[in-house]
Amino acid sequence: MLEIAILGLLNEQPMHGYELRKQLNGTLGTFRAFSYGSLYPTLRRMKEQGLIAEDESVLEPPLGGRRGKVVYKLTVEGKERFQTLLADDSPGAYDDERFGVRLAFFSQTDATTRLRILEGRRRRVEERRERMRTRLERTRERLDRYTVELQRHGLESVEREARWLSELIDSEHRDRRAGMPDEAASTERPAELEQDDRFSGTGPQDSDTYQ
Amino acid sequence: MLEIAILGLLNEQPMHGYELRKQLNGTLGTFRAFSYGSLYPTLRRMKEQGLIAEDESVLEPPLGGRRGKVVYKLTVEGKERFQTLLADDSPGAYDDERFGVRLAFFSQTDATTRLRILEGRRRRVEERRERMRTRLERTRERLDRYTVELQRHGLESVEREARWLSELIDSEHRDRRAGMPDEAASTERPAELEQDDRFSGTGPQDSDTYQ
DNA sequence: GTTAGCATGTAAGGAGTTACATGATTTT
DNA sequence: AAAATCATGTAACTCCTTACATGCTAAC
Repeated sequence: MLEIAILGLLNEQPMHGYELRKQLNGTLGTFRAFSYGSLYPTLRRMKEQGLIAEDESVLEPPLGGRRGKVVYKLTVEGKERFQTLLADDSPGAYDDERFGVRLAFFSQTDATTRLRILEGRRRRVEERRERMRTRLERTRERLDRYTVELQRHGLESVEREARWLSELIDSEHRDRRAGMPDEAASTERPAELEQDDRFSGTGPQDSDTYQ
Repeated sequence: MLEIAILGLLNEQPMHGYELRKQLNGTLGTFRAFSYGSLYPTLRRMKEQGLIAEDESVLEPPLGGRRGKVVYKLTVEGKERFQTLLADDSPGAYDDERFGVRLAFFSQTDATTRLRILEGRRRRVEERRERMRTRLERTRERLDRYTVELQRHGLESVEREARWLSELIDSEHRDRRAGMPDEAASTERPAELEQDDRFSGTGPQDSDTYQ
């Protein structure tokens, strides 16, 4: 989870740890937050594995041997790894969180992969919807109102997600027919954008005293 | 998480581990599944802590020293612990999952606690909604369409939840005025119900090869 | 000059999963 | 008699959090 998110962000632009965490808790933060206690060890591990490297070109003068900012960039292996993870089709690749992260970096994937992921996710969500429908019908009048409400609200949520996915899929098909065969269909973001603002929000959703 | 769910189920009826897990993955399974690898160790820990005990009245004849079913029931301490957890008001008690579990056992709480929990959750959800709105407005046209879609869908989800919570809260207020001051407002489930069917669904949402 | 935010890390631990191991009972 | 499902458990591991520790830099 953290790994793919880091790869996705660094694939757009080199960054240091602190900034990564800020961006992470913006985009993904809507449904996921990470702490430094997992971020830095993960960066170290990824560096050891050769997925990322220090970006010497942005090297702040390390004046006096001080510990300065460490800006990371993707290596070639890192870029390959990112594409592999994005294209992953194993069961479990369509979990709520895994799907969310992949969607957040969708514009960095080709149209074929996008379509495959969206359809895989839709299949998953539809199965869940059917199971929930069946259960709710079977058990409705035997359950207390709170359990019914919980299940009803849950069911409506997956129904909404299924519709939403279908719209995204339709829109992918339209783009294809309209002749953008396999490159990113996303609106490119203007170049003069200050990156800092892109994702960063008000912070993590739950704890306000992360560190 | 697992602890409160176990307490909630055992508070309704004594049960053995295997059945607990089945029921767990029905009600809660909509948003959460547990494996035996966490269930049994947790049961042992809870027994050591005196929260649950073996229900001797249902003792299957352990013929020949065989390992038979172990039916657990709540102790007095377990019942107290359950009420404490349900009434918990600390930050973090209103997380997605924690709230979900509490709601699933709502009919076992008094009206005052129910209202407090619902309002706490609503506050949390509304804060999140506002943060998401602000971010989406600020960043809308600079983001690629997938990120925008992800955030838009997320925003609509929390908007829906906020409305849903408000309806539940209104309904609690109505019940109060209608003179059911503090006992469970839930429709009591008929006595002849086979418990087994209450929650149990088709199984866990993701992996099909749990064990 | 002090508070807030930038920046990087470590140590301990929590809450679960996966994979394995074992055997009884029920259904086909 | 084979297959499914019931039933209980352990060992290793994953992935993350919390709390702590340290110091720099900008703003008020």
